[in-house]
Order: sequence, then structure tokens, then C-alpha cells
Amino acid sequence: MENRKQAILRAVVNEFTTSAVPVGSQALQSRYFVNLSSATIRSELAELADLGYLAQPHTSAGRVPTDSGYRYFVDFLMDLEKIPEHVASFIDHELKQAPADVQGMVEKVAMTLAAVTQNASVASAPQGTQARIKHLDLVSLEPSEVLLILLLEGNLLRQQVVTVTQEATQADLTLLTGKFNLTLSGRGGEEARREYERAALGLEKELLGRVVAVLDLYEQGSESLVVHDGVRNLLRQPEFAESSRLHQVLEVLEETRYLTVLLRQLIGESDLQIVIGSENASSQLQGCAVVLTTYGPSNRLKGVLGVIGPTRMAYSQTVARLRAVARSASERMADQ
Amino acid sequence: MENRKQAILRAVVNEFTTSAVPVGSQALQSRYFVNLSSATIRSELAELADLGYLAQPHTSAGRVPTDSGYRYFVDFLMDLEKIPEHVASFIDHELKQAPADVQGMVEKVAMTLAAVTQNASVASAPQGTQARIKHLDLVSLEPSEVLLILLLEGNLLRQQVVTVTQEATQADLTLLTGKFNLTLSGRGGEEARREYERAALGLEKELLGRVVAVLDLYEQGSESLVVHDGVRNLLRQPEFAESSRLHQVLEVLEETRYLTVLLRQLIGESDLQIVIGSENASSQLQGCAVVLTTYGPSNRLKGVLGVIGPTRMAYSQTVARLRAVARSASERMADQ
DNA sequence: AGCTAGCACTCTGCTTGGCAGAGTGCTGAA
DNA sequence: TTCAGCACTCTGCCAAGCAGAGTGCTAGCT
Repeated sequence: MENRKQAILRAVVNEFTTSAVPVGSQALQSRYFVNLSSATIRSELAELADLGYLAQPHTSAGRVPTDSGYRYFVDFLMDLEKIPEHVASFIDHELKQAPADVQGMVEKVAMTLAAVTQNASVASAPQGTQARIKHLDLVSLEPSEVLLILLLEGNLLRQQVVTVTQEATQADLTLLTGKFNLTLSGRGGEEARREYERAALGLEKELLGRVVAVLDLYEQGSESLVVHDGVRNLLRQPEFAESSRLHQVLEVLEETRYLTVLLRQLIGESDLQIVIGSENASSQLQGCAVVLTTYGPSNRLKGVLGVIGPTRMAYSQTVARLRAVARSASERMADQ
Repeated sequence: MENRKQAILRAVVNEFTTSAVPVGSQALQSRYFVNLSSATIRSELAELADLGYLAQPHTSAGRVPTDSGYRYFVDFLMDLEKIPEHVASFIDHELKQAPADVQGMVEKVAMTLAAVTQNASVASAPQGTQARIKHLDLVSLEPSEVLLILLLEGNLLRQQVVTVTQEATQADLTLLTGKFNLTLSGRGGEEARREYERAALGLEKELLGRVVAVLDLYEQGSESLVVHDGVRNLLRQPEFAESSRLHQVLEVLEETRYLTVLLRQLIGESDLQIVIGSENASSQLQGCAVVLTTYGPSNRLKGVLGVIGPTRMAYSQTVARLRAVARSASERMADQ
């Protein structure tokens, strides 16, 4: 595409992201291209519209970027925002005072991300393909009820109440705890399964079975923790003035199943993914863009972090700040 | 108030909660009072308006209950809904498959409550004046970093990373774990503090100090967990058609500080509290009603459970179902 | 004394028509 | 290739008019 067309497309996207009003040839001329006439710009706009990058709400309105227009913009025209000092320090400050447990951390991350991008955010807890047991604990609740506590890599606590067929005192359990910690700490699901198969029938096997089940569940990510925040930011945008649009977005955000699927689908090889409007598999996110990246304490333990907003979002700013939050959170978690 | 006036007020509230349209004398006559003339009903309506229980959006519109109208209704006219069988079993079913940890439980409770009341819900984690330690665990992360895991009454896990001045191996910690569990399990904050004061300087005292701190924090409730769900249900209501109304509610829901304060203010002596529109301290909840109750595994451990919706909500149904969820959740937690 | 039929009145919501403004597309000239 | 000029189109807004819903009041009836 010629240079000038690119410049005009970039200008349209810029204008529209700030004003939310279809942008016309005169506005562009006076603010971006003083030494071109509006007629020239008009013909360029018409060609950009022919190429599918711009659209008109109606005959005598200005132009609005289409989904492909935004796509072209983020792929070729966008230059990343240099994050302002106060935003960077806000991010670090907020994440520094996040609680140590994963749940609290994820919530804080989502909150911070929503605040600095002024959009809605989602975050899933880091999880990996090979969860490793760091520590294990068994507590007797009732004679035949045992609380199984698993501390996984990344300081992620899992607990589960296990009803055992064979009664057990706390002393029995303490003994087992020691044994399990010896054989299992630092190990993953496979080793646990091997231990399970090796064990003789009885309390030990029962409990090991549950350990394996918890690890499996965790590795499948089927009980993944997903939080969201910042829906109120969306309400500030004119595209959500009538409730129906917001309704669809909320349906996606509040139905954790949807969200989990969405995140799992989207996070692929690349470390940054931008999904714009109709590119979205879910029809409920028409008109919305999703910007995603990964974060986590290590390469094997990754969660997803994302921003959801109108397609008319400040991509350059969003991407830069999303990355900053992901980096800061990852560092913070790796520390532990 | 005369019987007939009450009946008419009740009818107006009923009609309005289902239709959301100001109700006129004819509608009432044809649907509720076939053997009265609409003129008679009109004069009764006028008197109810004089008493402050009803209002007119404009001269030639029907009547709408005022906040005091709703107040009178819930105080004197409402009869509780008999919960349908399928709703009751839905509640039990959902809560039965809630995860065992408090975080997961609270989220499930909020989700269930939102689903059965078709409104937004809030839930805070149960916390009490005298948290008791059920079990305690220490895990070495780094030579000078210890993960302190506390299992409190109600199976509430707390974890905290403690940086100790004196290095400790896992063996040291295992020893201490045993000692602490002997002296502290079944005990509360006071006993822990006594132990702390008694202990000689060193690792033990450092760790006990953190145990006391965690318990204090917990008892003060300053780190209370509050979740919400079901905002999408509100969007189905016409009162939230324009976004500004929803914006205010979301501000309250997403700002956990507000919510915590709100819940703490409101939960008093009574086990059920209904706050209607202007009775609300927070100006952001004008036009909204909040219905609250408590729940938890025991008398000393209570959380708050609430429904937030438009003042035009089905109070009878909301109260009944809120209570059912609270009861079911409490049983589920007491079991453990 | 209370209830009711009837009537005038008021206010909304919808539709119509007209008009200014913004923005386009096209054409012919530089 | 660019640009000035012009006709055209579509929105948004305002005013006016009208049907509909609902009220308040009054006079008469039980």
C-alpha cells in the first residue's frame, strides 16, 4: 500500500479511537494533512473503503475503520506506546502489594490491568503441563474424612476433602504425610501415578488416587481459575451505551466456561495475540477486540492475561501496558 | 391501614414487579378487583399516593410504588414464596459440587444465588471473632523463606510467605510443625499470642509472630474476600437499559472496598436485612434494593450473602431463595 | 356514606414535514 | 495528479398534530 494511504488509514484509526465519531475528509485535512486538499483525501478514503479497510455508517457520514482496517493497523502501522513513568510505577506498586497466594495474585493482576488500560481485563491462574508437587499434607477431619492439601509449584494450594473407606487417625495420616513427602515432593503427575499403581490396596492407595486426580484435573486445566475486572470501564465507552452490547460481553465474562474455552483457544504459539471483532469465534464478542498474552512464574507454568474492549481501542497503549503488567507479574511470581 | 388499601398496594407492587410499567386503575380492576369500579380504585390510589406509598411518573400515567411503598410491602404485606421443587434441588445440586476451599465455595454460592434470584449477588467469606487453628504447616521455599500454611476452622486455608532472619532447613521446619500443631491446633488467636510471648527469640518466635498476625488480620476482616456475580441479570431489567445506572452499581460491586464497607455496615443484629433505594447509605445504589443475610459453618464464623437488584424486585421470591441458599451453604460448610 | 358512570383534562409517544449541517462523489480545469 | 466547486444524500433536530392511556372531579345511584 502506498505510503500516503497508510498514513491516512493510521490517521483515521487514531482519530476514531479518541473521538468515537466517524471521521471525515475535512477533519483529517485540518488536523493531519494541511498541505493536501480535502478532495484528495476523499478519493483516498474512497479507495481505502474499496479495499475494505474503511466503512461508512451511511452515505453522508465520515469513515470508520472496519475489522480488517484495525487488523492492518495493528499489523503494520502501530508503533508501541512508550509507557509513562507514573503508569509503570503504578503497576509495580500495585503488584508489589499483591497477596502471596495465587488467587489473590491473579485478582490483583486483573485489577491492575483493568486500571491501566481502562478496559475490561481477564486473567487465568498460571498452570502448566507438568504440575510438580512441592509439599503435601493430610489432616484428619472426621475418622473417615481426610483433608488433602497439595502445594504445587508456584505456591498454588489445592485442597480437597477425601472420604476414605478405612478410618484413619491423625497419627496414621502424619505417618503417611511423611512418606508421601519423601516420595512425591518435587515430582509430577506421572510419578504420582506410578506410586499409586505400586501401592497396595488401602488407605495409602485411596489417598494417592486422589492426589493423582487433583494433578490430572489441574493439568487438564478444567478447574482453571479465571477472574475478570474493569467492566465498569467499558461503560464509559459510547459503544456500550445501550445495554445489549454489554450484555453479550458480560455473558462471556461471567460464564467461566466460555472464558476458559476462549482463553485456551486463543493462546497459541505467539506471546501476543490480538483478536479483532469478527475474527472472534464467539459471536458475542462482535465489536470487541481481545488482546492476550501469557504470564507466569516459569516457562512451564503459564497463565493468560487479556484485555477486552471495543474494537475502537487504543491498541498501541493497550499492548504496551498489557506487556508491562505481564512482565511485572511474572517477575513477582518468579521471586517467590 | 384499611384492608382494601393494603390489598391495592399489594396488587400495585405485584403488577409493577412483573410488568415494569406504571399500573393504572383499569389494569388493577380487570385483573385483581373485578367487583370494584376503576373510579373507586382511582380514589384509593390517590389516597395511597397522599400517604407516600405510591407516585406518578407524570400526571396521566399509572402509579409506581415509592421506596416507602416497597418498605410497607416487605414489612407488612409480603408472604414468602414457597420455593419450587426444581429450584430447591438446583441449589442443593450446585452447592454439593462446590469445591472444598473457601474461595471456591464463596464463588459457587454467589453464582448459585445469582442464578436462582435472577439478580446480582454478593458473598463474603465467612469470618469470625475467634478463628481457631485446625492445622498448621511449614514448608521451606528458600533457606530463609518459609511458606506458612494455616488451616482454620471452616476449612479456610491461609498461606503466607515469611522471610525469616535465621535460615532453616525443611527438617527444622518439620520439627516445628509438629510442635506447633500440638500446642496450637484447636486454639485461637489469644492462645497463639500467649505462645508467641512465651517463646524465646529466634525462628520459633518469628513464625509464631506471623501466625498471630494472620489470625489478627483474619479476625479484623480487613482482608475479607468478597465476590459478586450475576451482573448480566441486571441488564435484562429495563431500569438498567441506559448504562449510567449500571455504571453506578458496578462501581460499588467492583470496588471491593466499597462493598466490604457496605456489607459490614449493613449486617447487624437481624438475620435478614432489606435496604430499599434511598434507605441506602451509598448514593450509587439509588433505585436499587439490597437483601442480605448471613451464612457460615458456625455461629462464630459468619459471612454475608446478598442480592442486589432494582427496587422493583420480586422480594418474596428473593428473600425465600436467599434464605434457602444461605441455609444450604451453611450446612455444606458445617459438614466439613 | 360509599360507589360508580361519565366527562373534561393532561401528558406521553408516535408520526409527519421541514430545515440546517455534514460529508460525499463527481466533473472539469490547472 | 491535484484541486475547487457543485449537486446530492443522509442524519439530527424541532415543531405540530393526533391517538391513547390514565387521571380527577362531579353528579347521581344504592
